[in-house]
This record gives sequence, structure tokens and C-alpha cells, in this order.
Amino acid sequence: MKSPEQKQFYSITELTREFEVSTRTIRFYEDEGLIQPIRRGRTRLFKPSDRRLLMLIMRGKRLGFSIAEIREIISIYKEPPGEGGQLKLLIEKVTEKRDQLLQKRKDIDETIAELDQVEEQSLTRMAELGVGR
Amino acid sequence: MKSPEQKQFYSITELTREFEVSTRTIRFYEDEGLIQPIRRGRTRLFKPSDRRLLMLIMRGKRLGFSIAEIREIISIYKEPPGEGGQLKLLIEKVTEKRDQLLQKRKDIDETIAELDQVEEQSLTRMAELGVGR
DNA sequence: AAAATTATTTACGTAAAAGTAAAACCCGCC
DNA sequence: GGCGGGTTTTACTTTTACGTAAATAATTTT
Repeated sequence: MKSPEQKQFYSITELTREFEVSTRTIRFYEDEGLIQPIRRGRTRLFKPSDRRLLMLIMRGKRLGFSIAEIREIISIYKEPPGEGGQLKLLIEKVTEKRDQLLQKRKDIDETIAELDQVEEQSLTRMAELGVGR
Repeated sequence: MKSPEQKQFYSITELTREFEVSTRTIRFYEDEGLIQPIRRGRTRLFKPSDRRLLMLIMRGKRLGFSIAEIREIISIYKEPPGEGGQLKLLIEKVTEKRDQLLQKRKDIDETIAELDQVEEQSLTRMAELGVGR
């Protein structure tokens, strides 16, 4: 079986709709070297791999990573199988990014726990005041 | 027993050291209304509650929240016990923020999983090339 | 073919979150 | 009693991540 439907190319507006960003934003990411769409004439054509990179970028943005940091993460994925010394370096980079992410997850869990407390207290208070109001 | 040592007041430089930010940054947060240190003469004095707010702010920054969003989160904690309608609204706010955080956690877990894969492949590759190199 | 739409390039603009610099103030102290 | 440290205010500057607008070109629609 083949994959359900692999599109050859995406237009810039298709992607702006999918990711809810402007064309300016996508071109900006190209300027920043995060994606490299090919051209037909002057028009950009985005491959599935560009689309995947955009998903990565958006995820990074949601996590509060800067463009520079997102570039680093992407470069980790792109690194070729490589030899010896490079691999050790790569693993160090991975470890560093993972540590950052673990810190963020800790922050999230703490914040969620606090929000849960607020909610619980609110619910208790509402019950005291006579429910359904 | 009392708490191990509750300081009455912190100076601005004490806090810049603890949180590794500049005085400019702390004053900026005051301008933004996130903290309200009291004054002795013109000098700012920060209470433990201000310090706790700063911890909250830093945590929010690590998670990529903007000042405006951090302000919202703080306002959730500050909301007084309140009555009826306010409480329902508060719970809605809590739910919204929590959803944002859960999305972020999902993003984090995905990214960590991908990084784990990169690491695993690297380790395998290193083993192939003859270990300790 | 004219008109409308869609995409590109170039360039200036902007909001957020501070950085930086200058000038003045207060404070203890040797 | 001047001096070095820390603090404050004011104001200008910078960086990041785009927004916006104008002019041009290519494509599609009528």
C-alpha cells in the first residue's frame, strides 16, 4: 500500500491556510534559512519536507523558542549520520536541548498544579454559595 | 516552629542576582504592573511576595508566555474568593490556560521523543564505528 | 484582450522586551 | 568632606519577528 496521498507540492497560500500564518512569515523563514522551497519561474513550490519543517517551526514557536533556537533544533535533525567526533558533539546538542525541554515540562507541571488548586477552591466556594448559580 | 528564615525585604540587586536579570528588567516589570515594590525614600524594597511573583514571571518567560499572558496568569492567582458569576468566569480562565499548557506539554513530549531517536541512532552508529572513539 | 487575482521583491514600519547611557541622588565611612 | 557603591529617573537604542505598502510580474478569469 502507498501512503494515503502524498502531494508533490504545496503553494504558499495553501501553507498559510494550514498553519495560519501570513505569506510574509513563510518568506521570512525562508530568508532565515529554515526552509528552501524550489522555484518554478519566480514562484515558490513547497515540498512535503518543507511542510514538515514548517510543522517543526510552529511547534518550536508554541514552546517559546526563538528562530535561532529553532534553527539549532532543525540542524540537529538534519545532521548526517556522520563520523566519530561529530557524533559525540551531536549527542551533546541533543542532551542540551532535551534538558531545556525537561525544564519547560517541569515549569508546565507546576503551573498546571497551581491552576488545579485555584479551580478546586473555586468549585468548593461555589458549592458553599449554593451550586448551579 | 517558624519558617526557616523569612526575609523582610530584598534589594533590587539581590533579586537581579537570584534571577539573573538586570535592574532594568525588574523595573520594567514594575512599570508593567506585575510587581509593586514599596519605597523607602526613592529606593525600592521588595517583599517576599514580590519575590514569589518574580519566580512566577521567570517561569512564564521560560515557557514563552508574553508579559500580557503572564499578567493574565498572575491575575488568576490574585482573584479574590469572589462570588457567583465571577467564579464561573475564573474557572473558564483556568481552563483556557491549562489547555494552553497541555498543548505545550504535548509539543514537548513529541520533541523529546524525536531527540531520543536522534540520540539512539547516533549511539548505534558510534557502536558500529567502534565504540569509545 | 482587458480585468482581476495571485505571487514576488523591496523597503520602510512597528510592537515587545529589554539594553545602554547620562545625570543626579543618597549613604556610610576613612 | 570627598569618594566609591548602589539606586533612581529619563531617554534614546537595539533586537526579534514579523506587518504593511508599493510596484512589478505572471496567471487566471471573464
